[in-house]
Amino acid sequence: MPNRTISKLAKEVGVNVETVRFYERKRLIEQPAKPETGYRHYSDEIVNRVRFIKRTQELGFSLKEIENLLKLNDSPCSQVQDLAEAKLESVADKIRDLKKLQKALNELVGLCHSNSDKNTCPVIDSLQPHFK
Amino acid sequence: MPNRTISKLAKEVGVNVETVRFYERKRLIEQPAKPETGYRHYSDEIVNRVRFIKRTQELGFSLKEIENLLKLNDSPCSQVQDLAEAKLESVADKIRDLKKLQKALNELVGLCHSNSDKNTCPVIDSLQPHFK
DNA sequence: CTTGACTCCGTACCTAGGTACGGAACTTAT
DNA sequence: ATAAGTTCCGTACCTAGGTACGGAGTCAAG
Repeated sequence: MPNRTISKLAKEVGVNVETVRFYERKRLIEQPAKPETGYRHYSDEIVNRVRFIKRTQELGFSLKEIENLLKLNDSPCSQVQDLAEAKLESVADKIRDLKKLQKALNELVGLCHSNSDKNTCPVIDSLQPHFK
Repeated sequence: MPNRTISKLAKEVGVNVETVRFYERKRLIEQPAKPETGYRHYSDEIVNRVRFIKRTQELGFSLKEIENLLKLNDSPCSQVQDLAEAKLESVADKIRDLKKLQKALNELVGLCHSNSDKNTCPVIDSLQPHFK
């Protein structure tokens, strides 16, 4: 009984109605056929898709990348493997970058802890040399 | 002898001249006073600032956040720590999520291998449950 | 002292990812 | 059955982070 209109969908996944429409325009989700009479309604599948998009976006993928991930669905396994493996690589890259960031931030905090002069914290100076 | 005009600066730090001007407009760096005659020239300090901006941007900070970091220079360590620690938390979150995605993608590839139906490969379905 | 390269400055334009608006059609509550 | 609330749809607008353009001034080489 998916009597789920666009605003119900939006509320359910926590996005703006306009965002849903934006995704439809971008063809990230398919716009449900309009019934002879009344409003469109949205399936569970679309709920999942939108959730997937938001989720994956948080993970640092652009909408364009997400579009490709989504295209993997419904395509032959051989193609899926290639793309999935490319994706895996970029995921690994991202993890590596974030770990670097973690380290840099930790060092920054560390500098703060060992700073005898509690009144000034030369962020630029301290960050700069590490990055040569 | 800083006879460093804007294009020298840009080349030195590897950004577009227009980007430098953009940062000036955004007041992320101070525009050097214009000499009575001739072109502006840019100090080492500005070189450092621009480097800092690019570097910190790579670490996932927005220009607005960087502006705050820059303002924090010369301010108590405690404030710097807060910012850095907040960022650390969100970084840790992201790493955790990406690892989940990694796992999901790996499983996906695994599914492909053992898929008897070579024609479809349900990415979203397989990815979704992991994110509940 | 002219030519070519660079600066200065304002303004326009670009991509990404949305958000807002407004009128017409449709639905729901009263 | 009428008012209030939604949907539909196109189009306009918004922020972030730049990039490009064009005319006028300046500088450096020949």
